[in-house]
Amino acid sequence: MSRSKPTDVARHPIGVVRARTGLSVEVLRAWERRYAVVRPLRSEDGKRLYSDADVERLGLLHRAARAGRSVAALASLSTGELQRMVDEDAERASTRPTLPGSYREQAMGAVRELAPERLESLLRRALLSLGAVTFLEEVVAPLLVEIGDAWHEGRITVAHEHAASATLLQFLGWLTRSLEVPGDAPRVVLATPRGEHHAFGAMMAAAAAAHDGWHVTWLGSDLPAAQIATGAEQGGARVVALSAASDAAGLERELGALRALLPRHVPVLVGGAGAATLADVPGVTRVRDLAHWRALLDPHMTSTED
Amino acid sequence: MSRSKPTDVARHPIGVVRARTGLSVEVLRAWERRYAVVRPLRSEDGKRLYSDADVERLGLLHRAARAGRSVAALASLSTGELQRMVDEDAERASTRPTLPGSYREQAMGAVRELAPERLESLLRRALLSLGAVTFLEEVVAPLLVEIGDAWHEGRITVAHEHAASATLLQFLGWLTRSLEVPGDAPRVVLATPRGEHHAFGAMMAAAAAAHDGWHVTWLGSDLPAAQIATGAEQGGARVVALSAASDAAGLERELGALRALLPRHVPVLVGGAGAATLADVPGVTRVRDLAHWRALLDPHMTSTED
DNA sequence: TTAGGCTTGACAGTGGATGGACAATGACCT
DNA sequence: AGGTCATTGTCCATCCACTGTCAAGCCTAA
Repeated sequence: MSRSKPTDVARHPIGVVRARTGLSVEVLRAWERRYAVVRPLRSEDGKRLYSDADVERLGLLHRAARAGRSVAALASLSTGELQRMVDEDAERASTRPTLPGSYREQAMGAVRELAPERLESLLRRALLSLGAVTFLEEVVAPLLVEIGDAWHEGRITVAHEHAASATLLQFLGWLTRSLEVPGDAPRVVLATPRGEHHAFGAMMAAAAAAHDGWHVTWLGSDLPAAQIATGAEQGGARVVALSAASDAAGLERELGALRALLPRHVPVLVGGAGAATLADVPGVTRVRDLAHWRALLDPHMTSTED
Repeated sequence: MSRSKPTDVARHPIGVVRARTGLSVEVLRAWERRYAVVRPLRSEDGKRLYSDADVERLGLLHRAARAGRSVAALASLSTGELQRMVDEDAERASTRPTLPGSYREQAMGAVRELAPERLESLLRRALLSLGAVTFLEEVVAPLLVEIGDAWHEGRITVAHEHAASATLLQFLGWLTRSLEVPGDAPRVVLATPRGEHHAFGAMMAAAAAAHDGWHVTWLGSDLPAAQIATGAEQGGARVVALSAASDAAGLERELGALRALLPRHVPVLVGGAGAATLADVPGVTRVRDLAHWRALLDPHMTSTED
């Protein structure tokens, strides 16, 4: 779900609505003309201006229409009713064994029973079935959270945790390599800062970046700022990103040092649970989650550097 | 944003701004002239001097403009509002640049240029990105049609066709094996009937079935009905499916023979271009396409065995 | 002299809007 | 089973405002 409240003031031109909903401009106009599904405001010169609520509604209509429902019949429903209907359709379809939630549960079962081969087989199956993005966002990420919780609450031992870690890391590494991209792809350098040994978040970020067409260089865990800076320079990094699972004491200092060592035009990003509780460090951007990470990488793809 | 020391003093000439934002100098000047989007200082001799804040703002404007917003409407917004808007646009974008169509075109290019390694790399990337179902329906299936057309029209040679066939068949076989399922999964037996050497359709069907949780047994191409029936019996098939690309003469007779040899509770399905022009054979169901295939398999997943 | 910068003006391409038309799909009625 | 009709996504044809790019002419520092 979105964390930013839908502001009524935000008004979007039709091109943005197309990008957000996946509906073509012809369909957007046809639906409005024929069924009056939304009533966007108009700018002074007659261009449509959609509110966030409109966009939300159109997205729901799109999903309902794809689920086989008739647009004409849906037009008179309120957005709330639409939401309910779409949820219901999704519920009905999710009895199949091939959905994210099901994979996650089965994978957690494999973790509890200390069955790494089964875990790997499940991961492979989930990846091929769902595609890399859904796999990472709806299977791997929640699975990591669940493993962490289970461990803290004593429902699994450290042996379970280590076995699952090894399998997951290996799998994510394989995925990243399988997504390798052309040599002229933009480059991102990943590491975890000094004091941070957990590489999960970084490996997930690596796979997501590789999927989006980046060349990924993984420097390693527990690295001092100077080494990260050197690696970034030698690697020709356009972006440097760190993952911090725990809120280690010296994290802010390390980030500050790294920021000072890198050229200004190289963004420094930091993600993970440890980053959430972090004080602001000038010139360092916090990454909330995978979607945010991919959004941050996107614009740099086309910035022509020379 | 931080008000740390370097930003207030740093002043950049327009060339640096172009390099950093990717905007041409003409655009930089036009935006300033028309919308007063920034107000750079001027040197004694009239040259523009941009601050880091200006550069930041221009970069955001660039991204927002590319996301489909009009520069005129953006000019009055604060940099902070711009930042939020750009983040949201990028994060909520539903249509990623890597669409099935683009993969299909690139793959067709690899076929034309007789580059099987590149084709395989593209297929792998498309599969991981899209997930198996979309991959099969939107990339592989259209690609096969396109290759067939190109061959008939003489745009590619038989060598191209064979190289592509080999790569595709191998890849689909790998995908099917990678999706292998538990031993107690329901079983489907696949083959092509006597006279039919093209196994494409069958391999696609195999991958789709494996994805949906079926245990797939591939008997082979060009098999007489008796051998298929034997294989089905020994394999414990709950469903038997054939693929017929060409409308071979004896197809109907073969289907009839197979139908007679199998128990009544085992459905016989036949798909492919050859099946479309086929006369009806009692007890044999025609499969239109992949979606139809998956729909037909679904109810048999849970049918009680005996 | 050359290269980069500045200004003004012009121009063509793009995106958006409208209304109408068309073709495929599927439901419904013999 | 076959024909009919409504639904719906897509596609012009035309118009308008916006916007990126280019050209011409001038200026100054290296």
